[in-house]
Amino acid sequence: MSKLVIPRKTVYRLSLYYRALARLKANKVETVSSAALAKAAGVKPTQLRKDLTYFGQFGTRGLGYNVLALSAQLTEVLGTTHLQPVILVGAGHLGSALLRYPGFAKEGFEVIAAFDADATRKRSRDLGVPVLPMEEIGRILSSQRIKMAILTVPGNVAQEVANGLIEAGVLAILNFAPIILQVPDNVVVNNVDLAIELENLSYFIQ
Amino acid sequence: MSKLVIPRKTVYRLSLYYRALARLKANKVETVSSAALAKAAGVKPTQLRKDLTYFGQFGTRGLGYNVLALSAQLTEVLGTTHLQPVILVGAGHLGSALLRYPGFAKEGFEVIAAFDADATRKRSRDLGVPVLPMEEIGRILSSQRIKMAILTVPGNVAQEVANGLIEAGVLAILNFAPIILQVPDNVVVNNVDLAIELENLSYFIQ
DNA sequence: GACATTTTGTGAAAATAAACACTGCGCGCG
DNA sequence: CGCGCGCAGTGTTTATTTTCACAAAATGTC
Repeated sequence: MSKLVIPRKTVYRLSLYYRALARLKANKVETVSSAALAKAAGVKPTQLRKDLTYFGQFGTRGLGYNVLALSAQLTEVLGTTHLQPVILVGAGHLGSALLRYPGFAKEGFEVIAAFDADATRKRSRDLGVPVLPMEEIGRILSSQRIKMAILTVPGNVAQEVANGLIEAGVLAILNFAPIILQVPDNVVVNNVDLAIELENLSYFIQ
Repeated sequence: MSKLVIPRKTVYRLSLYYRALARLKANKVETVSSAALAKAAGVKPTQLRKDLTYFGQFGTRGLGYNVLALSAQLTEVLGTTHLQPVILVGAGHLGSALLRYPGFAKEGFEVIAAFDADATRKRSRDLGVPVLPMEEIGRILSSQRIKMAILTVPGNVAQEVANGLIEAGVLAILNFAPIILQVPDNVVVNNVDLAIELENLSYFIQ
């Protein structure tokens, strides 16, 4: 199954569908039409159907989609069937908050360790995972086959830290630093830039 | 100047350019070529040039762009010339972390108040702004002409809270709840869904 | 002051993404 | 048991976005 043919945007929307399905599941809904699911995901029904055909046919004409079955298929495609270990680098305000954010675990990600330039800094609460000094990154990563990292360090050191992560074998980075990381082709980066999101909003309400 | 003709994606990239320019400014760089600026923003040079032509001509052929002038132009277009007041709703882990995040103020946004269902909850530190009960939202908003809100409440109440915000006059919402908000056409929503970003990354490293 | 060099600006082409329009399957009702 | 309705699947069209290719402009050099 060559997944290279699925457009990036489609993959992103699959996650939205998956989320919406999870809510339907929680409400014991058994089947859902493309129209209803599309609305919950904020897209057009035709787009939803097109997205799904990239990897198979799952609906029943005249009836809709079986919530459980489709949800399972999406899990399969998205590769979230098993728990994915992640590390977090930069345990400042934002990093600490993310460590306590329950959403990651709920979606199948386990933050197994955090790293910080000042690992001994007094933190207001227990963060649930050990906070280790940066120097330990290489050792932990090589011993555990971690492929993903959440980067919440200040912008001025982000590139440098990212370089270290990549050298240690990290293949995917969720970057919160307000800077575009320069990385090799085999490394994937998703940027979350809160100030830019606000700025973007402000443009559209002028 | 009809700004409706500028594509949404272009507007988003303008913010990236603006960021990159800010760094150049800090380094006392006076001019920059489209190639260099594009690299810093993670786009192709032709795209950068095309983006800029949507609202004017700012470069000097053979030389490049004047960092200060272009930066000022972008500020103008993006509407971030003056401080924009914002409220934050949901002062849990994530919300509290965002209140202490210095990036907003740096980009011209001032969080003037926070709201929470449990305004008296003991919080580990002073958050820099008052945390008020939800019921106060209407009063504060009507007295201060706030148009933007950051929404960091749990998913199961997000839609309801958003409805209240919209009724109180909010026109733009930065939504961190893992749900697609249903809003009227005149309201803009940007979603930041951390779990989805991770999920998306994990797909591309399979 | 002409010429080589650099780099922007932009119409045209290509690629990508979204929407439409229609086919036909399957369920349920009569 | 067959007929009609509802809704998924999909080839085609349209719209949007990105990239290309090249002309035009400014700079600096000799």
